[in-house]
Amino acid sequence: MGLGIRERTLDSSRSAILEAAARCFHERGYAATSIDDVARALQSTKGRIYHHFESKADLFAEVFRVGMDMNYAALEPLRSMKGGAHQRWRRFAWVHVDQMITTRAFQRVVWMGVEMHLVGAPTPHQRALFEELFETRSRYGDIFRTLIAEGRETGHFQFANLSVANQLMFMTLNSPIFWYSPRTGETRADIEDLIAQVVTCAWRGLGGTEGTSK
Amino acid sequence: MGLGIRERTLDSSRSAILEAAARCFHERGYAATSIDDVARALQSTKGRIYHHFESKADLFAEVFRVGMDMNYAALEPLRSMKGGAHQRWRRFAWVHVDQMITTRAFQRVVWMGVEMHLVGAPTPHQRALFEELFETRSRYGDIFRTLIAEGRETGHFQFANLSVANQLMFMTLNSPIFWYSPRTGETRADIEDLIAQVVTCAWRGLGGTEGTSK
DNA sequence: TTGACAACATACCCGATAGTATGTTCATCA
DNA sequence: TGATGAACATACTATCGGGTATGTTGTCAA
Repeated sequence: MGLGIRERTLDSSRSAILEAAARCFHERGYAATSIDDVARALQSTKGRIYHHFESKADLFAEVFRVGMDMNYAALEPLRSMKGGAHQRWRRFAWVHVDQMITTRAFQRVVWMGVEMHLVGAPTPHQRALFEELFETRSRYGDIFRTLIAEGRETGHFQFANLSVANQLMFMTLNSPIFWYSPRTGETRADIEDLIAQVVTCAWRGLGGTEGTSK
Repeated sequence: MGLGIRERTLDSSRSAILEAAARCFHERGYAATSIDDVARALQSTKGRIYHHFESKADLFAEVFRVGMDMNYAALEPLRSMKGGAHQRWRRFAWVHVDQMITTRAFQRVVWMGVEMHLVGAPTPHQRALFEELFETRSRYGDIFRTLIAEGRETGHFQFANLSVANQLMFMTLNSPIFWYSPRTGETRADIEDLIAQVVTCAWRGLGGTEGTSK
């Protein structure tokens, strides 16, 4: 016996809600987005959303989680990559920026989640949930932090302070979630050109030597 | 006849409200901040705030305006500066980052204002008000945009696309509003060291030649 | 075919909050 | 010295939005 309609539609309905929620949170922010807004974006009603998610905070957390899952999944093929830290950084950064552009609604939610560090988490359950998600995000950040630390030791990067350099690097790599918006008639090549500019800017900011920048 | 208590206290009371509002908006965001929150931060009540400002949106707009005014005022002494565009950029950028750090609550509000581009502006009056403020912010941005465009022509900067480079540069220069927070026992020298790192990162990101980076 | 349950929609509750209407106090000035 | 108005505080209203309680419909297993 194959999957019934229930089993087949459950995940797609859930993910449809998550995508609509991501778009709403992306456009209006967490506090300014009502559950009815998300429902309207889905052309449905609150009932559907509360059937799949316990609360607004829970919905937000799930969008956050999906966003981070996509990031890890995108990096996964590169985990076995060999080469110097600076070379690996470049590939990692490229994939990361690609994620920021192609899944920017979710990534914006991740950003917002990190920004509102537990401010106004009502229940202890939600506090624990968010702390776990932040931990996930923190470990993700450490991947890059480790790479640029290694790159500095091998002389491929030059910067004064690791934490500051890390912050500035992520600001550059994440920045498309703020200023990118798809243009009509835009091709994949256009996007890759954009990604290259962002990665190059971050590379230079880290004090990467120009010779190996390509 | 000197100024009466009324005249002397009016401006100070207004600016006290503006500062408290800036802090609240900074910490919780626009939508999540209630007028009562701001009043509580002032240890007073709504009445005081609505006596000086027409609405929440108006209060937010005034914080925005003050933030931009401070930026223009900080740059003013440099407007007469001579030298190459790249050298002027460095001074301008330094002052800008200093502003981001020392008045970050206001600058965060400016950022937020730009981000929520007219989304949910109720009255036409408020739409017009915000459009004027965005125009102010836009002209401010043009100062830097012009500088890096000139710097590229003189060969001191190298980047592919002016708009992209401008976005990435501002992301770096503005980034302290997100990650900076004052440390206990922090000196002015510590802050200036931070500023230098940020400016250097942005400089390098623009493809600035290393020789003239100091 | 029927009972049960998932997947919603509808109707409702209530607390929070923007905004208002109305005191109250005190400095200033005629 | 008394009238006036600025600078608030207090009390109230109305709406919006998170959450819940309760219908309704279609599917599937027995």
